Amino acid sequence: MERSTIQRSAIHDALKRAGRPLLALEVLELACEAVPRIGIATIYRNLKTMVDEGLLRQVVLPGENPRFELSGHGHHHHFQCKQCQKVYDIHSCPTDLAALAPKGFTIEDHDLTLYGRCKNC
Amino acid sequence: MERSTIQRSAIHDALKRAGRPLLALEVLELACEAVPRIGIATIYRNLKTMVDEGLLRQVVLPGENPRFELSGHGHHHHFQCKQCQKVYDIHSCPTDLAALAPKGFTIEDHDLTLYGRCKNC
DNA sequence: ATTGCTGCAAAAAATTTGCACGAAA
DNA sequence: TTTCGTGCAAATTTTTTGCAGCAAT
Repeated sequence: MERSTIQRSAIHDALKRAGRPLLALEVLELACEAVPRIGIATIYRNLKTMVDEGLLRQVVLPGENPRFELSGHGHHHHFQCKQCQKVYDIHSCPTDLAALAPKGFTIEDHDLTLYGRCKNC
Repeated sequence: MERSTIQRSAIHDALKRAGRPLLALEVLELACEAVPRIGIATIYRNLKTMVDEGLLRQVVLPGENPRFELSGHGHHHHFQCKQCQKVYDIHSCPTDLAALAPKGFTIEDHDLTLYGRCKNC
């Protein structure tokens, strides 16, 4: 079982407050507010554990370091603005994906990233 | 302008022969057959240049190092088998993606990765 | 009282850079 | 011949690991 440490809570809280996918170093920065002496190794160790538990989801974009977000808020996807590089959540989801599988393949899950221009750009 | 070196050709050829997305080290290994003294720095430098030129596409999956593939063979997506971890190309594409954009957002492009069980697993 | 988790520092892995030389134009 | 690209090694950057002490059960 996982112990409930203040470091673990601080990391969870950082991601919750941010409400968007964060880089490991961004998590460190936010978690430092609650636990000043927290180390980057603790960040990485907890992020990995929490991903394994299914508590977090890893969000990867080409050419960038991995980001992490809470997986609790349901299935969703991401949109990156080509202008400002910001990543937004998309809460709708395409419907016809099972049809894309070559025969013999079974689809259990999917990741979708949309790119374009956001409202402000 | 880019010069045409045997290293650059060897890298292009390695990706062509593989016919699937390769890790930087896999590119090195294949390119070594043609150019034994080729260095990993040359691989990284060329991969980056070729991505910038649009010749290659970077394929990223959560928790794994980036892979590279020729972008010449048209728009397509990827499927990773949860059992054997192999990545396959999918040549079909969902149709209703523009509808997923929140209002004010414009969609110009997208990436889709499917996960599941491949034919052999 | 146990045992897991943390902080620190060092190690490993992944990628980039400086520089002198060789090769493409 | 004039660059640009390469190989090599060293430097960065990103992530992981070893270990002694602290903290959660």
